[in-house]
Amino acid sequence: MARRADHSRDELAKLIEKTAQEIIAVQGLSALTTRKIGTAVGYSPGTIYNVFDDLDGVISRVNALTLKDLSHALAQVHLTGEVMVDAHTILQEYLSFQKAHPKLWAAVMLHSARADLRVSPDYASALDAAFAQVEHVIAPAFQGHPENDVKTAVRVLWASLQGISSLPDDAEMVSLPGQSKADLCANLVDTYLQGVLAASARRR
Amino acid sequence: MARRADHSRDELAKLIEKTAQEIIAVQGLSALTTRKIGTAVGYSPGTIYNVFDDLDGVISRVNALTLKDLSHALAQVHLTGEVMVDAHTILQEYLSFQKAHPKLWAAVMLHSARADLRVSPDYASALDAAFAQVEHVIAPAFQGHPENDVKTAVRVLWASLQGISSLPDDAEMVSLPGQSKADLCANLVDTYLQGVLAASARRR
DNA sequence: ACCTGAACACCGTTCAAGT
DNA sequence: ACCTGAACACCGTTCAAGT
Repeated sequence: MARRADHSRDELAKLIEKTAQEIIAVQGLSALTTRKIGTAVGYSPGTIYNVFDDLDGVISRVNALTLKDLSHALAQVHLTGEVMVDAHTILQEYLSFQKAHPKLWAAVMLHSARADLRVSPDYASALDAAFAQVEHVIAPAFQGHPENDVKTAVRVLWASLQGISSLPDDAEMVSLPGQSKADLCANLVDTYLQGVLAASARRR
Repeated sequence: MARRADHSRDELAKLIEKTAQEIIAVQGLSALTTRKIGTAVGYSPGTIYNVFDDLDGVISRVNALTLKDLSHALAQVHLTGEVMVDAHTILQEYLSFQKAHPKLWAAVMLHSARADLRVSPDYASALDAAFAQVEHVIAPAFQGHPENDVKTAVRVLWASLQGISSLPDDAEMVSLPGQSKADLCANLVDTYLQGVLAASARRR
């Protein structure tokens, strides 16, 4: 059998991506299998390997899409120019994106923790776009700092927020009564930026 | 077959733990299978289920051991009473433990990110012990702060360091020239604690 | 050129059967 | 009571064979 060409190569790629995204969003990354994708798109599992290198390639692609969505969401926030206020605003946007797409986001976090997963060009550029948003917001706090400090800070905060966000919701760790992961994230951003501002003050 | 009792239940548990630890340490968590453990300990895979609930139970146990080892290592550091110095010292100890046992540590990090994994009592107590070490070190920075602030800070820093540490070594993210993950960790701890100290100063 | 579906080499987990 | 090993219900990936 073969040569159905119900779909062009590109159509098929998009179909697989969309299907994989839905499976991850609803059932989680661990439920994503080539057989399940195959059934859902109406092709045999083998066909996926015609369009993607392997399952990890599909996952990479879905994560790139998720990251791009986040980046767009972050670009929408209204900024005041007051660093602490704006940092808070963009953090809230980040947290509500996570809350809206918990399983897609969990897949992204697992991705950044796995050395063996390829970083596709569009994954990298989506990440850069997200970094640029944050950099723009917190840059005012870095007046008088060496040029690279703000870039370093974005990366430190980004990875740190991943660490806090990936805690289980009911974690023993977070169990100080009445404290949510969102509180810990806010504490991190606040205290870190206060540290940056303190360093600026000392320079003057 | 059956009723060999070459080992008591406890001996068998220890044997399985030790074997699983070695497999994870050398080949990584994803290489740990019940069949492989079975072969290594000289029992059938089914026997593991006589001693542990399932493979996740074995993983939990190995992670508890790893956490206990870290906690012991942290307890060995020499403290000066100078917060910024001591925080730096204990961070270095944490980082060198990670470097010494990268795959065991990666398994612990994956554990804290997975909501579905059981937290055994000895895992929880090992984590508490590690937290207590860090709390003791950074407590002096929290003079005049509400009582819970230092506990919150330990948890924020812990999760944040997990986030940074779990970045792949060659990550795009960290690729600011000449910057290692250790540098990002140091930046986090320094800046965060400066933020805490700035808040203390403002209170006076 | 594209697609299938069987095959290969695995998994975790269960459980009847044996001692 | 303890242990085995076959069985069940899965995996990702490859590839000869078909159109």
